[in-house]
This record gives sequence, C-alpha cells and structure tokens, in this order.
Amino acid sequence: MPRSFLVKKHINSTKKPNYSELESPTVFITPHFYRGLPLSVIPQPEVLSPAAYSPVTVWTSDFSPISGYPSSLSDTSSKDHSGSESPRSDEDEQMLPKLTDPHGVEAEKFQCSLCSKSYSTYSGLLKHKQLHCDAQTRKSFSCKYCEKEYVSLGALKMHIRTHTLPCVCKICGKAFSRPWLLQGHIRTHTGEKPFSCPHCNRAFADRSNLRAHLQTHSDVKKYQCKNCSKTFSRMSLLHKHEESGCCVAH
DNA sequence: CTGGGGAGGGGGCCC
DNA sequence: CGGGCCCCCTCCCCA
Repeated sequence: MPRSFLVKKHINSTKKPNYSELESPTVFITPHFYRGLPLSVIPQPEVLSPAAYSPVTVWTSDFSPISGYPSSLSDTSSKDHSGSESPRSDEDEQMLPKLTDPHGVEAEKFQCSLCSKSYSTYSGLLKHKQLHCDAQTRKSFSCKYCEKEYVSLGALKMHIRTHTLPCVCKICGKAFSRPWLLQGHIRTHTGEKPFSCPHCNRAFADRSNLRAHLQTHSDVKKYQCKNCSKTFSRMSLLHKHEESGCCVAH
C-alpha cells in the first residue's frame, strides 16, 4: 500500500505548486481501472488562449522562407478571436520595404525571407538579419503561472498541465499532470505490479523503480564517487555520500 | 547512517 | 500537434 503519497510534504513550497489552490480538475477515472483509461482534457480556455502565452518572437532554424509557419501559429492562437489574427507591430511595419519608394524592392537584390526587407548588398542583409530578424526569430512561450519559458507551444502546453493537473484519481482525488502518471498512481490502489525483476522476481508498479532495483543486483553500480570510486545504485545515495564528507579530506 | 522501495515530476522522443 | 511512452531524476519513508 502507498505510504506517503497522500501526505507528501513540500518543505520548499516554492518548488512545487500548491495543488489545492489550483483550478478544479477535469478528468476522473472510474473504478473500472482497465476499461476507463484516463483521458486528458484540454485545460481551461483561458489557459490555452493566446493570452496565456507570450509568443515574443518566431524561431526558425535558418533564413529560409517560412510560409507555413504563420498559419500554423495562428491556427492555435486565433480560433477564439477571428478577425484579429497576426497583428503587425509598428516595428514590423518599419521592417517592411516601402513599395512606394522609388528605390523600392526592384532595386534591391537581397531580400529577407522573413520580413521581406531588401538590401542591395549581401552584407547589408546579413547585418539586418543579425540585428533584427535573428533576434526576433527566437520564439519564447511563457507560462502564465510561473516564470518558465519554452521554445515551442507544445512544450508550454505540456508544462501548463503541471499547474492545472487535469487528471484526477476518482478514488482519492489526487490530481496529476499526465494520464500515465495517473495510471501509475492507480496501481497503488490496485496493487498491480507489472514490472518484475528477472533476478529475484520481485515486482514493481513502476518501471523506474524496477530500474533502480536492478542496480542493487549489480556489483558495480551506476553512480560512482569520483574520489573513492565507491559506487551507488542511485544518484541520491551518491549525493548523500558526498555530502557526508567522505571525500572532503581527499 | 545507509541502502532500498514507493511515489511522483518533467523533458524528450516517437507515432 | 497531441498523446503515449521512456528515461532520468527527486523526495519521502522505512528497515
């Protein structure tokens, strides 16, 4: 039976969210454990709305045309407010070539594929790229719950789930960020242990714990002290060993 | 005090 | 792009 997961203490309260203060969960698992697989539910609209993110800039790996990008970005960001997609900033306007200029695009041979601004020399284009577009092409999606930033919307959505915790155990009400975490938790209720040790046949509910257990069967363990060469089955044990002062004198 | 098990978090990869 | 899965890691607790 689980021992501590319901009374887990967060000594460093700043490190982990206060789950009780988060918004209400949206997914429940029925007692029919293996029929009703956990379903993830999209977080609250305001969480996934464009306002939830801070898409500062757009990132591309090179300077090639990115015709597909703006539409893909707007696909996820403009559904709730059609008619206001892709607003161009003042700076963007300044970056565009002035087509009415008598020395307009026709006279320029090197054109920025991102902002369409043209230059008569390649070095001019490179300078523009370094000073303006390269900086602007680094996308940054910020979490509205914390200070973390991600380079992709998908990564941010994944992270936001750690705040919203949409997967909730029907039995005990504990919430999780991902369905498979909930599945692992449900095993603590059912006692299911699908991962067996080939050496001693001891079973585990979690693959990671089996992996840690396998280390105990090894003479030379994975984590080794740099100073005394003693090995440990877990990094945490190695850290304890180092903090104990064993190697301070060396 | 040390080693090990239980439980869970988070990023990355693949489909 | 999202879900599932894997891997690595941490924290807590107990023998």
